[in-house]
Amino acid sequence: MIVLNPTDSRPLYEQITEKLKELIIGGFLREEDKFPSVRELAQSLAINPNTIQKAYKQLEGEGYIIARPAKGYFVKSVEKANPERIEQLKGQLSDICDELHYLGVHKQEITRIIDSCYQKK
Amino acid sequence: MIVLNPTDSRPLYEQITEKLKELIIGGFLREEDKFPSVRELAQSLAINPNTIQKAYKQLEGEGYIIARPAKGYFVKSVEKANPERIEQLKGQLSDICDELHYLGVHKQEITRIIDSCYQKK
Amino acid sequence: MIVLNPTDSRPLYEQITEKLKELIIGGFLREEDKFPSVRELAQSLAINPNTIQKAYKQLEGEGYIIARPAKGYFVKSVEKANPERIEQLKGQLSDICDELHYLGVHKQEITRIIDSCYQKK
Amino acid sequence: MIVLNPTDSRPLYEQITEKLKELIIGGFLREEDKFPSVRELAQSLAINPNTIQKAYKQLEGEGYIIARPAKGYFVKSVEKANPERIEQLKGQLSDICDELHYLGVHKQEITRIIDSCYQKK
DNA sequence: GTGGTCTAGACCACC
DNA sequence: GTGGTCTAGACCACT
Repeated sequence: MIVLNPTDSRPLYEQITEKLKELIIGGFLREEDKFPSVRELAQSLAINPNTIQKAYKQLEGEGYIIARPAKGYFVKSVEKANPERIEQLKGQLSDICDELHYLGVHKQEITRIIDSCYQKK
Repeated sequence: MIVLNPTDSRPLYEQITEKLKELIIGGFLREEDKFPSVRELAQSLAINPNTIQKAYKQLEGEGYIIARPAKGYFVKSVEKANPERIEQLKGQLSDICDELHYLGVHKQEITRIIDSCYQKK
Repeated sequence: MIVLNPTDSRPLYEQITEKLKELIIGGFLREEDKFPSVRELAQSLAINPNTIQKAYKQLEGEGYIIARPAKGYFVKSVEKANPERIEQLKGQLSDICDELHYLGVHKQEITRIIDSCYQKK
Repeated sequence: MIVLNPTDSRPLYEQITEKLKELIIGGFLREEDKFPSVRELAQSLAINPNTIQKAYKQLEGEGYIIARPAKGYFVKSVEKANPERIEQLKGQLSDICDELHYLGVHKQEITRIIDSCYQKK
């Protein structure tokens, strides 16, 4: 399910967060799907449960999953996703665009990238 | 001129880098304009000169400014900027778009943000 | 392993960078080999850890090694090295050749040096 | 005769050294040609005489010019040039070749650069 | 007075 | 234990 790259320079919990988010965004995990338990995933990846816990907490903070005590973590409905996360992303988008604009990249090239994102599925 | 947030999780030097870059991108500092000296800015922000030095060095590495020993730091010509930086930004842009797409944000709203960036000046 | 020359005009961190790079280029340290930790090398050279940190960061910037926090510094794959470094070296090569040419050194002698470099391994 | 670039990041004396060396290597100043006096050149470049003095001393150290007290600085005969300089350059050449070799650059590309140097004049 | 280097020693995040 | 950040204060080269 998840393959960690021990040669990556990023912390483990961040790699896990990213991989799990990709699974959700890519549609491989849908609304209400259950995540493996912290202990289970920790064992299958042969790492410390604390690291998994941290990854799950981060995803929960960004509004992608929800913890149901004594049941586990579940994919949250997109509609109920964290609205702050959208605003955060929009801000980042704006900053990146400003910088690309300053660096002389044409608007046409930006829209080309966006088009390719929105044609993926 | 610059306001630091000591409760921010990002390191001080990175906050400074970001703020200074905004000044350049926003056009408030133009080519060949001089930056405050390392000691001067350190004093006005009440932090250690080494931290300013590190922030300036990062901006220099990204191709935005240049150090002239015994003279100061100056805004670099855009043409001489680091080309790798552009590729890095394009990758980030693509990731953000994917996530916004998943979160149900319409392409129309993305292009609106981009348009506003490219109309600023 | 490394011998520093405190009377050298070049900064300590640069001498260290050079020596370590020679170890990589010479094939004594191969891909994924671990470097001594910042503190360890600092102690064995009897200098400040910050100076080692700076040397390692420079090597990382040139694409020769990679930092993995909480793990250490490791030799990077050659393929992922910094392409700008090659252009920089070519320019230096050209300058040196011009000067050797003026000083009356024959092309034959230059090619002899190059041959010996390319026969090392 | 010489144009200084105040926007260059290198110290002035080094720019001057380089420019003068280029004039010698390029054949514009030949054996026994006299250099402008320290004061004269300092005035024409509108900089401190100490800076010129430092540049001349460096060229003298590398064996390109010779000081004749009360007469001035003169271009030295190539045959009498500093033999240590040649060895120094050969060492640098060897180091650069080793690094280019490690980075995967083919010998053919190196010899191409050398050929172009030796065809200049 | 400017940037560049270096030291000594501290605290934090990650594993 | 590892690397990463930050402070306080020092000295040097260059203009």
